Amino acid sequence: MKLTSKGRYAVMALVDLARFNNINPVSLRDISLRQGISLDYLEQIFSKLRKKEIVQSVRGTQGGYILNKKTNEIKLTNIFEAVDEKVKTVQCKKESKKSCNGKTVKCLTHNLWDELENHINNFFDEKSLEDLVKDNSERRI
Amino acid sequence: MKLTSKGRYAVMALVDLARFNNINPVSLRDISLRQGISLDYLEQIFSKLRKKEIVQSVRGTQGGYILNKKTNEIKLTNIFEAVDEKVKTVQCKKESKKSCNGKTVKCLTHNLWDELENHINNFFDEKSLEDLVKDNSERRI
DNA sequence: AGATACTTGACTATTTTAGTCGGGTTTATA
DNA sequence: TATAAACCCGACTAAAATAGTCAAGTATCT
Ligand code: FES
Ligand code: FES
Repeated sequence: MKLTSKGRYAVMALVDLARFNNINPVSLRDISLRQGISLDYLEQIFSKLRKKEIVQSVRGTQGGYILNKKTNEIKLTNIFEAVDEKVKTVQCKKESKKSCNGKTVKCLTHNLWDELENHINNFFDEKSLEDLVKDNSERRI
Repeated sequence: MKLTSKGRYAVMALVDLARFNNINPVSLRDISLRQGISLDYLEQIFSKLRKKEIVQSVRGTQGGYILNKKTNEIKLTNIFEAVDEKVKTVQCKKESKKSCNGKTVKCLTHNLWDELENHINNFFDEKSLEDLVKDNSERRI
């Protein structure tokens, strides 16, 4: 089970944004430099974050992005959902009564994977951007 | 975050094995048929499980595999470790003081990913094969 | 006008996954 | 003792996913 860079970067970038969000929009260029994430890749990521209304964009010189919600209202779940980083413990569709391999009954371990998925998602439901910013409150960069 | 088939199959197959483990060794062919997993792939998986002493093999006709430990002594953690299904929330090395992108300080979200990794591993540490067999005790197949 | 910065879509190299394949060796049993 | 069932082992590969890159815009401030 690996967390992808896309998901990791999205959270990293938003924490960075949240910390410098005070008055002015934050440019992706700045985030890119501070966090060492490719600018082009960040653009892809923020395009998705904007579409899900997690951030707002400000175009033109001195532009950038600003948060569209309070930091305590943005959970990891929301971020991951926005960038299509989803927890998948099984191949088969949730709704379908069938199992992965086409049998009519779900596999022996099906409950287990559901539990696991819930377990992980609980973590994401509880953590907010606010928590993450606080964790770094005494950090300079 | 996706669980790979290899990890899922390993657990599935061991639950199957544990249920039919009573007296005789269980052949991979049987597991393959019951669980709908490719025989060749199962062989790879069981080779690893044997090397980590989770199962024992019995060669020749009527051969197969048997569990090498009590079901309550086999945790998901042990299984996943054996087949190299590991939880990885970061790219960077644990020991190294450096961050992923080569900077000298760990990234803003580093603690978070450590927490996440622990959260998931806790789940794997607690679940044993015994638990999984019990979950299916009233099932016929 | 020029620079900065967001916007969009297509493209691609690399890595990982999920197997497959071919050739063994061992052992029970007919 | 021949045969078949089963484990054993290493190499190979097609497909998918990942982690970007690249090109060509558009909007806005100074
Ligand atoms: S994982 Fe698909 S049937 Fe259980
Ligand atoms: S994830 Fe590598 S430095 Fe934090």
